[in-house]
Amino acid sequence: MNIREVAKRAGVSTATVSRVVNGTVPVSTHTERRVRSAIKALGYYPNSHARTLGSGKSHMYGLIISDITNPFFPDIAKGFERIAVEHGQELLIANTDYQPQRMQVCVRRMLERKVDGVAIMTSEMDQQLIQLLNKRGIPIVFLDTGKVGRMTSNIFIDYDIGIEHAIAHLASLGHERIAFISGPPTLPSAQTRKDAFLRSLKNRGIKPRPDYMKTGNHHIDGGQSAMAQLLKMSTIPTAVLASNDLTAIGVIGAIHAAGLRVPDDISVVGFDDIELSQYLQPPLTTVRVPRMEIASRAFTALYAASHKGADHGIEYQIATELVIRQSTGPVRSV
Amino acid sequence: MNIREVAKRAGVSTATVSRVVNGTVPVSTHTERRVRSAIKALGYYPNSHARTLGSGKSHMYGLIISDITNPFFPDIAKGFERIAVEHGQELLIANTDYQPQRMQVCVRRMLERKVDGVAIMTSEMDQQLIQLLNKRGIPIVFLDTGKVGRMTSNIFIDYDIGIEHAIAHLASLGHERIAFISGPPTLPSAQTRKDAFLRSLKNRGIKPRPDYMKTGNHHIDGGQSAMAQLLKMSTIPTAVLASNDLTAIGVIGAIHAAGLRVPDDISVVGFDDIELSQYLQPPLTTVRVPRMEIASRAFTALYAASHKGADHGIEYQIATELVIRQSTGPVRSV
DNA sequence: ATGAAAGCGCTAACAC
DNA sequence: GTGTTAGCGCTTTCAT
Repeated sequence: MNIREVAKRAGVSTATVSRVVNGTVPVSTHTERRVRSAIKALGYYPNSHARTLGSGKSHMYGLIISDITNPFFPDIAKGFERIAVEHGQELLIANTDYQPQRMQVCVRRMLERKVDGVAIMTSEMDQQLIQLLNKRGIPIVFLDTGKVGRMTSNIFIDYDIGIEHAIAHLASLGHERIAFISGPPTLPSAQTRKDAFLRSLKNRGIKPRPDYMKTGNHHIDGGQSAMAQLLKMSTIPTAVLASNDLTAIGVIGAIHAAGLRVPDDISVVGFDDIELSQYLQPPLTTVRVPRMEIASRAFTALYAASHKGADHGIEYQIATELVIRQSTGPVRSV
Repeated sequence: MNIREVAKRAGVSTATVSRVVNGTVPVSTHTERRVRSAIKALGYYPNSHARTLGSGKSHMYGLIISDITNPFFPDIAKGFERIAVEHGQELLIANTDYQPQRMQVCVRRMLERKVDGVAIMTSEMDQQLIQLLNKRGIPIVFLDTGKVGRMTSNIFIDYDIGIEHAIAHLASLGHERIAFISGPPTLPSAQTRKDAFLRSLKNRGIKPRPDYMKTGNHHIDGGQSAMAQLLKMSTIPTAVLASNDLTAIGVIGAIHAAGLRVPDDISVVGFDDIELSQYLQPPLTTVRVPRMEIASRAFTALYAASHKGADHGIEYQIATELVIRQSTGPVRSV
């Protein structure tokens, strides 16, 4: 079942069938009707590989993420896909599993599949690989890596503003002993969050204590063990800011496990605002990173670059905002 | 950059390049070396569309799920992809967003992309669409829909056993007023879980109370509102079994919101055992549905059908098991 | 072991 | 508005 059979049955050329299928060039209503009925009768659908091969456009964007299992990413993927489908594009997802060397496989896959653009939402990025994409003229959009150039855009997330609010919120509740549990040191965005935290503390005249800086892994267990360490200290913090919500969940778990309460004994602030956070016990105060907006901006960047030929990338700014729920409260008077 | 350039540079024919790339037919070590170095020098990588078009095999399996945002699915996707990649295959994911009519789009997409097989893990299934796949000789594997036939396998999840244990567990703690919050009525697997619940109750001589049967939506909010209704009753249940973990999370939220405690006032049992469940407060007692095993079986089914030509599908059995944590406890003596 | 060449199904010039 | 046809990049007989 291919375009030739449809053409034969409709008594037209394959080019005409292609025209009605793609709506590229006007076709007389009469032939159009004939073609459509042939298509229906034969149950014809085009072979996308042949299409891509013939036209050079795959109508597919790639999305490279670290781990589909991290709740942050499915939201992005879903949003991205929805917009893509609305624009007649499709989405190819690839995971790096947080392993830098897998990045190469992912990019290779994108190249082989001839994607029209790729959104890279992981930080396991290699400059050489970017070159590969660039050389092929494939638009790229990064999340948070800062370099904008030919065919490459960037979505800059303003962590500072959200973190600033979080610290202000905590300070207004009387907190001064504020701990921070970072993400994996190798993750630039985690580093950025951490830096923003330190900066914000200083701005407020609070001196950061190195022993209140712990390293997590952006997973629940990392938050748990980091918090467990914190709880062993002689002077435990009265509040902790986690580098993502998963970490915060682990933190809360560890606090509860130690027989303490949130926010009565310790206040906890998360980061990301995954759907779940509002349903935690207590509902999590967190810095929201608007994922739909990220997905939408990422798509726009790619779409613009691959269609309108806007060959110089642009930098998008996305703000973060503090969502106050019930995991934060006034510092307990001693 | 294509196979012809590589061939030219290596001084061989394109056929030979194809042979070394695919390792299909032995090639003299000398030419192989030449070809490989040309490939490296030119940075050549094959165009997968041309490959698919030429060979008829896409080396890609399709996975149709309801919603990538539901934590159940990313686990499946991840597991499936890992195994697929190990076997030199790739994965194409499509969402139905729980809308039956989107199923058609998904299947169409699979057809267009010429997948070598498709795993359908949603229940928005239309017999006609199956025919479409079948007619093209594309292997299918279903989750929980029961029909095994030519080229179509099924993964049967034995919900009964897990639910049976859950009820036994609850009964041993003295519970008799056990409520059930089902999933969407349109979802067969949700229906199956509900039936298993009723059957299990009867086996134990407990008469199911219709007013203890509520309908959720497999999301957190559905669990919340269903539980809220339950809490308005004059005689509230002492335990509730939710049709999935997300529902259970909502249930716990509603219970807490009402100023009651889990498990002191009400015991809660979930279903699925998503990663998060162990970290909830309290950690959730739940019926585990082994997702890795599902992913692995699904892949095996497809791989067998599309490779070894095992053209009759088979039925896989997967057991469920109760994981006892801390959301269940003895019924409070009145 | 290797090469020549015929497809695979479609798109896009180009001609009419 | 429609047909002809030359690719797109690869695989795969069929020869040799």
